[in-house]
Amino acid sequence: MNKQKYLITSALPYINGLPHLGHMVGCLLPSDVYARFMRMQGADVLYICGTDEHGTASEVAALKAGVPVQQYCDEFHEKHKKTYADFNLSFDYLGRTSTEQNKEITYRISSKLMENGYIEEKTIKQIFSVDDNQFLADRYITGTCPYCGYDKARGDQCENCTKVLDPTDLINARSTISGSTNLEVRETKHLFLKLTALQSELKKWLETKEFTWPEVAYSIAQKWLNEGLQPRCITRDLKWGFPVNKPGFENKVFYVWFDAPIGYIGITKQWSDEKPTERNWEDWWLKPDDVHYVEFMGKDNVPYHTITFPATLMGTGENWKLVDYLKGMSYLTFNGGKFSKSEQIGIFCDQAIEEFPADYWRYWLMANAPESSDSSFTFEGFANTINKDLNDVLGNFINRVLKMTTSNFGQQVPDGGVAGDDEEALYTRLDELVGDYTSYMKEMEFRKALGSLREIWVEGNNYIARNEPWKVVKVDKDRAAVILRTAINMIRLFAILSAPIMPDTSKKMLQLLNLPTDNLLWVGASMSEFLTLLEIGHAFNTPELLFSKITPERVEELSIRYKEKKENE
RNA sequence: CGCGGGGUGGAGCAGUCUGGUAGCUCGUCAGGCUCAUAACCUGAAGGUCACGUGGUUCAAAUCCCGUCCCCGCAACCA
Repeated sequence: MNKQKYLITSALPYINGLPHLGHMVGCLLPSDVYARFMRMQGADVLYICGTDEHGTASEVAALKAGVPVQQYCDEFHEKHKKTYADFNLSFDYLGRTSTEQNKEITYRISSKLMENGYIEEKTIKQIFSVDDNQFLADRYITGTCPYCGYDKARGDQCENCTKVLDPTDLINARSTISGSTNLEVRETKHLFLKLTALQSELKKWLETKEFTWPEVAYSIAQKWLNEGLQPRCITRDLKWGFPVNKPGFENKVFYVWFDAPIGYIGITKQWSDEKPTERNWEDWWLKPDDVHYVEFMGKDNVPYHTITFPATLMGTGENWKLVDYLKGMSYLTFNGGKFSKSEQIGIFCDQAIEEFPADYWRYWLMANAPESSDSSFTFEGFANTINKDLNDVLGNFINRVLKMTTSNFGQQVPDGGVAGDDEEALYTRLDELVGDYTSYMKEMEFRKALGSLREIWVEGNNYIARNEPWKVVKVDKDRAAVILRTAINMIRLFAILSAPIMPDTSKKMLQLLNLPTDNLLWVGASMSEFLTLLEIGHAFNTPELLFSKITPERVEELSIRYKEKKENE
């Protein structure tokens, strides 16, 4: 029997600067947790991510940094890679959208769309900056708002009075890139994807997702359909991107949002090309019935993944794999406001990892994931959760059990006695809780899943408190052996259940118990079997503290330090 | 009347689709325990579920209507 194939993708982080905790919780981390969980379930998982590199934003960033855009992307790709490794993200492949592979797939898809009549040409008017020698996107034009007088209004919208603007409305319009006011309106020809022609097919497909997708994902998609789709421009007057493969358009490139989602496929091909004899990207993308495809993204990405990308694939007439389940996440806010890459507000992933171990962040972010609505980050809340859940409940349980065992029975799984009624009750309760936790993980209900995980830990402390082994050991050593033996087995249980969320901590726990740490499998057996697996006399190591508390002083210091904007990169 | 999401004890959230005595975690207070990282366990206080003392109903946090507030998006920003 072949294992079920699971294709898992995280929205591709934009290359410009490093991601912040909002990006981490919005797509990168939940996709990693799910990928790890599914691997432990025995599924054949392919987990794909990469950097999204094309477009004006990276051109501008490179210009500011004073390096060629290719070099800028090369450097930042490596920085992204390091950060994700620091967070223990277990991508099977972290690729890029600017590769030959992605170009090949992009051309294949765009050619098909042209052949099938889903592409049309239109001439539009756009602002051209003479000094920059390029067309400017509306948001790269700054000027004074004609309505409120705000002098930094953007060509698409005034951030001060929120009025939607046309760049020609601006007074003293200038290029955001160079500051030049030498702007003129020019005509330019572009390609548009005829979404209108694909509307009914899209609608039919989306309707099948109504009761399975998260509210935030389905409602956003539905909103776009209900408003009626319009042709969407898929080319740009830029240099950095894939040149359009159509005569007369050689000086233009595909729009970043056209080739970015195609990047999932291009990156899969990058992965496949590294070991062509063992891997075949087509098995994952062109055999829809063999694969279950799950996408993770923040809500801002939803329209592109529910409307434009599926429409793009449908329009080819080929049998591309479309997303089966879309996990759309809301936003994490920072002290009530929003994280901002452009404003450098919030905590960025490279900073986060310098402050605390990855598992602290991973646990907190998943326990507070913005699933049904936005959720907010504060250092106070962060410290509360880490101190209570990880340090006091989980960490202390492991420490008290191993120390008590060591002082009474030596550093090994104690011998003596047999499980009794209280153990039976524990098995029953844990079977139930582990079942809940597993279901929530399968359903990607992460907050609820972590609630169950925490309950499981608490159940460990409960069992100890109820049975008072420190008293029992003085009168009935066999009984104490049973209690502690069961508790040590629970540490193994906790390690396995925590592995998708906190891989480092899980590994440490298993190492404490002298158990293998690779290729872990999920709990299959019932607790009556699972909690009696460790052999009598199996040696464990001297316990070390897995977590340490975050002091109020530290919280205050961090709150002050991160209130200010980040100085530079 | 642009669109979507949200407004539930001090904080963070679940419950709303499928009406039926308001639930979880943290915090607070009290008690227990003393093996363990002053950790663990138990119990209690605290909410008329944004507002209209609106409509439907035997019954509304839940359905309907109206208003206010917060967050995000608004198709040339990733």
